[in-house]
Amino acid sequence: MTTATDSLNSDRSLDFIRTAVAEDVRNGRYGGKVVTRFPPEPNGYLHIGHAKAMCLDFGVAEEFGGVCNLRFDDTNPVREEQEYVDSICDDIRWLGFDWGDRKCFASDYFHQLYEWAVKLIEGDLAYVDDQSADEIRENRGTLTELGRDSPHRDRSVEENLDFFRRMKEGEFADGSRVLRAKIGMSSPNPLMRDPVMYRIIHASHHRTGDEWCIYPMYDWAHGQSDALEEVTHSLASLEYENHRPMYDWYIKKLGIFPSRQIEFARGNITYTVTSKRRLRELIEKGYLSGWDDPRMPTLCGLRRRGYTPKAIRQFWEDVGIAKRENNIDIAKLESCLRDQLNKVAPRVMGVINPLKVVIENYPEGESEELEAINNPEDLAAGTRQVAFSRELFIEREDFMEDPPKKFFRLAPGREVRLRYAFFITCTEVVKDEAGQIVELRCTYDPETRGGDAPDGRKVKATLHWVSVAHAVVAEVRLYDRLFAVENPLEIADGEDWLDNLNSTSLKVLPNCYLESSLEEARPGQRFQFERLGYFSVDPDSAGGKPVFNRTVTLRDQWARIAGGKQDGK
RNA sequence: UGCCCGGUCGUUCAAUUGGUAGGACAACGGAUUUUGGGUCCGUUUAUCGAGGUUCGAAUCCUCGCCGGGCAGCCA
Repeated sequence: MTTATDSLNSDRSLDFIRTAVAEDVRNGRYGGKVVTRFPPEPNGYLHIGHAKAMCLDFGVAEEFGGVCNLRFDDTNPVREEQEYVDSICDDIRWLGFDWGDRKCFASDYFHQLYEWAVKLIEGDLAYVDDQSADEIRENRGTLTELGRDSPHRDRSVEENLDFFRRMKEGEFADGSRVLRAKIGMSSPNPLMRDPVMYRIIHASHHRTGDEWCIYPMYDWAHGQSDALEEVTHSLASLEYENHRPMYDWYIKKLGIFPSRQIEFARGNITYTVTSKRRLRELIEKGYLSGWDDPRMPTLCGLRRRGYTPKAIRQFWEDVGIAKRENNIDIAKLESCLRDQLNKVAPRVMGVINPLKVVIENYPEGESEELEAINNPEDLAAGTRQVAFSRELFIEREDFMEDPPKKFFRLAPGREVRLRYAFFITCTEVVKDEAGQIVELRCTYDPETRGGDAPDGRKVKATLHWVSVAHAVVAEVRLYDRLFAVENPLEIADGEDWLDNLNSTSLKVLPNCYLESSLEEARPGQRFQFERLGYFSVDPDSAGGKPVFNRTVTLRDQWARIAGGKQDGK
């Protein structure tokens, strides 16, 4: 029996793509089967935008009991490399998707593609064009003028067959000839004006080596690859909408498996750019350290930053699928991240901007262990011991000599709680000659051990702290949004998009003090530094000194009250 | 002045296919709290415009307006 809430929960409406797929399944189109594909080009690293496509491609397949093929569109040997194939596989696995034994390559289909091209030629549906690239462009027409026929358009089938064979044999120079589909030069859609199917490129391919010197265009390879793999639903981004009539033309003329392409809008995110060209520029000009710089929107960058695969998938699931242009608030991504990290990240104390505190009534040379909860959101995570002693570090921002009304952390004469430890009261502020605060003298109340006062008195703040003698020294890298504006590519005349970079997207703090339990932290591990944010251990932590990357801050109401501009708005 | 696609809270996605415009994020208030975290409760804000069809329109029709894509031998 279903209750009202059950049906409410299960009634989450399907997006337009899942609706279409569900309908096809119900109507028995493709015999009720669902096969999708994720088709990256191995010429760069995957980024968060690709994750959206993966969530869709793999997600739809799984939800409808089908499969999703991983297919590399490796039709351009001059841009593609094996290295990218490997990194792409790593990133997909990291995100948690599985292509089983269906790792496919468009290059696997080069022979079949060649045969199909011959078949089109034989049917007088394709021809070899001797025009130069410039001439072809010239004759293609414009958005408002129709194209003109190539002078070679009416070659005989025999001549076309002969030229095409000789193209393949390597008789002709790069760019001297192409094979074109004979669709018609007067279509209002310029993509349909006798599209190029093959071009001559004397270059070795990362998989087929020097076997070929003619390579299929993406538009000629992609739909046919779908057909060969019997992909039922080929989910593409909006810019391929105008290509669909061409794909359908090939399917019809060849009489092959009729995959159905459905287009959706890619997801843009505020304060970020995902174009490979721009990302490469950031690296080449030295703004970023590489493709896995923790500020990169690449999956390897996000991974190094400390993002979890689950958070990324949750994000795209929440955002949904539609066809309109969009620019998703990066705060949504951060919200998904915090939501997950909050549940799984062990809590720990670390002081990143230290201010020394001396507990005057605590005996010198002594220390004790206090019990701390590892994760209040998950009591099964247990507890740990933290060392307390006479000399401590607290966060410099947690003390104000002359506090405003809403500041309820430590101040002269004020009592606060040290988390899991004691109440302390500030008795004296020690300054250097320059007037800088260098140390606080405090007293503690031994009765408040653990953090509660037997007499029931309250404090307004709880501070994190680290015992000086027991601290682990670490480097902490504070990352923030890469760009200072929502739309980095939106620039006024004379401005450069690089001017939109956030100049404080990285602050390195070489000497931070962390509780001793962090001594054994391993690269990739994630923690919540209480009251500061989520941090993960960077692979640079090799040399004995741990390095932590700030993944994301905690939500911070005080920053807002204090007029902090931490979110750039 | 070509063709294709799209326009719903600040953002993003919904609306049982013509029947009270809803969720999430953001923002703002309150409660609780040994993280100014978290949790809970509440509040504010939207159908691009003009006509038409209809008892009734975000949804259908017409005409506008605005945004995006397309003139690589890139994908």
